[in-house]
Amino acid sequence: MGRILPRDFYNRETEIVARELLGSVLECRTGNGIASGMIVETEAYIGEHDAACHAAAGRTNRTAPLYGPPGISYVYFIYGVHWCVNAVTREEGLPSAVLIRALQPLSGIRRMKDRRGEPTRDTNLTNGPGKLCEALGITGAMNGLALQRKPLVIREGPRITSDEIITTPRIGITRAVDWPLRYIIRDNEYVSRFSRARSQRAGIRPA
DNA sequence: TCGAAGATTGTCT
DNA sequence: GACAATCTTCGAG
Repeated sequence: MGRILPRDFYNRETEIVARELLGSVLECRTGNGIASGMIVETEAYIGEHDAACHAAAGRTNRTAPLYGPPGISYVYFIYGVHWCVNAVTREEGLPSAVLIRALQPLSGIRRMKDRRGEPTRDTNLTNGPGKLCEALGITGAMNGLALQRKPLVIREGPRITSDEIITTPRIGITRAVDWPLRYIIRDNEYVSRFSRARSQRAGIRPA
C-alpha cells in the first residue's frame, strides 16, 4: 500500500493537486469494512473568484470546510439525492478544493455492489461523484475530516505521467463553464460518462 | 417562514 | 435527449 498523502501535499495550487491526485487511492473504512478505488477523474474549484465554486457566495456554514486547513474533506449533499466528496487545498482561509468525480474500484468491490444495488457492469460502480460516495459509504458524517486517518484516507498510487492526463472544462455546472479545470486519465473506462455528450456539445474531442 | 437553486443520476421516450 | 426525484442551504421578506 502507498504512503498516506501528507497535509503538505494539499497545500499547493489547486490545479496541481487535482492533477497529482489522479492515480492516488481513496480509501473509506466503515463499520462494514474497507472499500477503495484509484482516482481517475478530478475537478478543481479554485476560490471565491471562481463562480462555479461553492465559495463564490462567500463563507457560510455549508462552505466553512473549504476555508479550513489543507488536506481535509468537504462533503456536501446535492439535489436532495447525492453526496459528493472533495479534498480541500491551499492554506487556511483560501477556499478551494478538488472534487473527486470517478474511481476505479480496487478493494471492497463486493461491498460497493451491495451499496449500489448490483449495477450491470463494474464500470458503473463509481464513475460519477454521487456514485462513488454511495459505493464507498461516504456521507455528510465525514465532512471536514482530516484525510490522513480513518475513516477517510487518500494514499499515494501509481505515478501518472502528463501525457496520460487529459484536461477538459468542468461538468454539470452553470457558471465558469469554460474553465479547463477537469482532469481525467486518458483511455480509462471508469471516468464519468456524462463527459462525452457534454464534451461534444462544447466542441471538445472526447478522450 | 418561504422560495429557488443546485459540482447528479436513473429512467423513460 | 428530456425530465423527475428529493432535500439542504441560504437569502429575502
